[in-house]
Amino acid sequence: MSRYNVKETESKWQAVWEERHCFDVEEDSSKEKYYVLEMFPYPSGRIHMGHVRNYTLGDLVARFRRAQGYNVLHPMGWDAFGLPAENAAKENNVHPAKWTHANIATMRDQLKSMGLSYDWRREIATCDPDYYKHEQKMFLDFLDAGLVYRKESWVNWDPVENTVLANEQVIDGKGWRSGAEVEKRKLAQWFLKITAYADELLSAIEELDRWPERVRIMQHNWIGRSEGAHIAFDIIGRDKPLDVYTTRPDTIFGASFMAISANHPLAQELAADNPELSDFIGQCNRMATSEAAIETAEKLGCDTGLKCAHPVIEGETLPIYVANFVLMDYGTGAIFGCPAHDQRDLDFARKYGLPVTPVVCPPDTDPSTFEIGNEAFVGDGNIINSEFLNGLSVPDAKSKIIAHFEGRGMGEKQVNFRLRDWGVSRQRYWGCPIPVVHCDDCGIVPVPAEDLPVVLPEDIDINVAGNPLDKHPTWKNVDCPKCGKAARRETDTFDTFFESSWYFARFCAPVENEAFTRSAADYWLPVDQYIGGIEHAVLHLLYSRFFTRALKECGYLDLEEPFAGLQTQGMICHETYKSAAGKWLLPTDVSTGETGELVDSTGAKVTRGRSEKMSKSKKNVVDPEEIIQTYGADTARLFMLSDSPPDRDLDWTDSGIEGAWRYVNRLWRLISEPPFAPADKGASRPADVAGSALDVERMVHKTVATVTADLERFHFNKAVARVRELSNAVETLKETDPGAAWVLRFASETLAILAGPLMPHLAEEMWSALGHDALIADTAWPEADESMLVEDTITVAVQVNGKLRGTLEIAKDADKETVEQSALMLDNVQSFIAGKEVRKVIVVPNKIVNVVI
RNA sequence: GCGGGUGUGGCGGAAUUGGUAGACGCGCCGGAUUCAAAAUCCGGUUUCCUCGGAAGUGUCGGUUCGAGUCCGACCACCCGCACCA
Repeated sequence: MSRYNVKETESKWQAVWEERHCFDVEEDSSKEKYYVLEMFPYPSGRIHMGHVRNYTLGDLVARFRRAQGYNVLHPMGWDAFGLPAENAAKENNVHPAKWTHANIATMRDQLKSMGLSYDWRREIATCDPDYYKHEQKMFLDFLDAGLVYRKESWVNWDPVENTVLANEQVIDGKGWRSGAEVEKRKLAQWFLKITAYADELLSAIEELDRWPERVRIMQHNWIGRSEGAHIAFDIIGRDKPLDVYTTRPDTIFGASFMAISANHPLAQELAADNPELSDFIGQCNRMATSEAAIETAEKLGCDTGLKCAHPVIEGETLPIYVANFVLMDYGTGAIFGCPAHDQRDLDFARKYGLPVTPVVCPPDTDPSTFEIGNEAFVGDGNIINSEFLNGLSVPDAKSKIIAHFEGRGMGEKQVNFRLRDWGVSRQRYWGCPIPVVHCDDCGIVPVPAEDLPVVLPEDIDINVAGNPLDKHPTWKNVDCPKCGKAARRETDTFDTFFESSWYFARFCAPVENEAFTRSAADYWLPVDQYIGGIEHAVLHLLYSRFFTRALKECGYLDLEEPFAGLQTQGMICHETYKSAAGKWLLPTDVSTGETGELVDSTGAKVTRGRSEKMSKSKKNVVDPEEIIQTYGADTARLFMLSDSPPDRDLDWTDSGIEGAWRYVNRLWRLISEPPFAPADKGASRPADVAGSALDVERMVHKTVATVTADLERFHFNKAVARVRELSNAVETLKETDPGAAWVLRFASETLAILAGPLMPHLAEEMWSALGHDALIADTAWPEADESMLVEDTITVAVQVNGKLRGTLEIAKDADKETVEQSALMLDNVQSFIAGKEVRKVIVVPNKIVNVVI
């Protein structure tokens, strides 16, 4: 029995594809284009299973669309700037650039061993000055277009390392390396005006009909358009009012306090001569900056002693607190608290003994007995305890109270967005330098276009406290481009989302002097199918959508939406293992002992944990390279595509990969050792095809039709199942049935073509073994013969009172009476209806008969 | 906390518009082949059962001739929350 020589075969076909430049593409206006893009990887060192899944999905689409006759662009590159390179630099004393390039080299080899159909000529690395110089130019153009501004913003500050920490570097409020209590600090930073496009980014979601609904909902919620009111509250004893944004002006009669952010200018001002308040603000500034941390922290406040006049209740006042749950970045950084109808306000009021007055009464509830317990009522209802608003619904009350305030000049209707402007400044070395100069006389001066790129210095000490660029002895010293006096470079670098916001355009034409050529971008964009992780559902995708619009405004492109189709993929999971000592163990260190239980290399018992997302920290990882070495890329691909649909999590199991491996061999055997001799290549269909041969021939057509539909709809697991069914059926072919030899060849060739996008190396090998000189990669996708799909008899289910009691083989489209009569004649049906009155018979043509008694 | 998602045999998952629940695979059981094993092939495999059936798609309730699918309430787990990418 010949076993499939996977290593030899796979490298052979990879070499052939490369020699023949199969996947190099150019613009060709005579062909319909199709741009397939997988989210490019961060070069972290080695590829992981998530990459294998992502790139398998993309490669399948690319090869499938190519076979369908599209001009397919399928590129690959590296999202090469980022924090891990700096961490590696500190830990291993290796330069971030060197580390990154070494990783790219390793990962490129690994990807090539997967046989992916990329046009490698278009490869890019974002840390390359040839890449980032273009985005420096874009930034300057955005600056000209008024899409960039500078403002103070809060960051996590590690007082020991003198550096800004990412949220992931803050653990329980402490710096991950220093262990020092993290503070918030204000820094002047660069922002992109994504909010200028808030309305458009929101409304255009409607048209993204090939995006997953959940991603659209997430983006919708992220932008968070709300309609509410801006209200000015008079502060007693002060001239300047306190401005508040609220989405619930209807609850104004239930207000019992005011709350402002610790970062609100008023709080800052009052803290100057109020030590207690100053302490409290300090405490707020030690809280983590993430929204999750703020929302889940205990609601705390500090009374400022100031009071506002209640805007609608004469003579009543509202105490002003500084509170830790009020965000300076949302609305005006100040709220009025209505505890009865907002959970956070209620928690706060209960803690500080503030009044809780319900002003919205739930439907069908008696207002006189309605009380608020520990849960705020946030639903619709009738307004109560609110003078001129009483009896109105929530929406009606909103309109009326806004009109009331507008009439008195105290407030107005306002639309607000949750979306904040995009802060792009990072105090890090391994990123794209922001191309501006700070001059004492001229202020901020853009670096002239002809002086770009501003290149990162190579001689850098990554171990200094603070921003390495800022601490570099010479790099930042530069003459002001405007006045020529000594000035300083901006030492912040871009957020790495900056690079990934336009790389899809760069792939269209990675030329020297431009970000991309306009004609290439016009031809290839938008990306027809984008594929990547759900974790990018909001930020990366939203930034790219914004960036595309900004590029359009600056004349780079004529496009709003970069990604016409989006497919998100689930995570790869694996069982976890723990030793008796409670340490995580690699799957490769765990085996089954003699008694059938799991043991480690020393024979000690191992505890099996549930399947979780593969992660280095839990060691539940399987190295793709080992899998590809052992079983080959096709087997790894097949496993990735079988069973789980792309958007669901996938459990990696040894038995699963073994099963895929068995199928690869089985399919190969079907060709290399056919059950009997197939007809000659190119033989025409004999007139007489019957018995098992006819059944299989029909099935080939049916499989082509369903697999094509499944691949178009990303139902890859179903496509694999259909292909398996066909190969199972081929094994039932009887040599003696008329036309069997011809059907065997027809089915074998079709299997090879259908396997093309799934297992490309094996498909080529099958095709070659079937006597073909051309490549599967250059072979057109088959079309099913409609006439072969029509069945003449149908199985109809027969139910009595909704329970299955039998089935009926009957001519397709038989008339209702015939079907009904035949169904009632069934023995089992007869026995169930015996002695009872048939009240009704429901006949659904070609589907079901339900007898109701 | 807010937002999003998922839940079907021992396991991963199938099931156009409400119409035969469990396709395909994994695992397991039995058999063939083999000196033996591996590999391979064939058959079986939701559960219970008095072998006629009965129950069954996270839980509870509803709509319907008929619900995995539609509606309401709930439970569990997972993901995101703006400096990880």
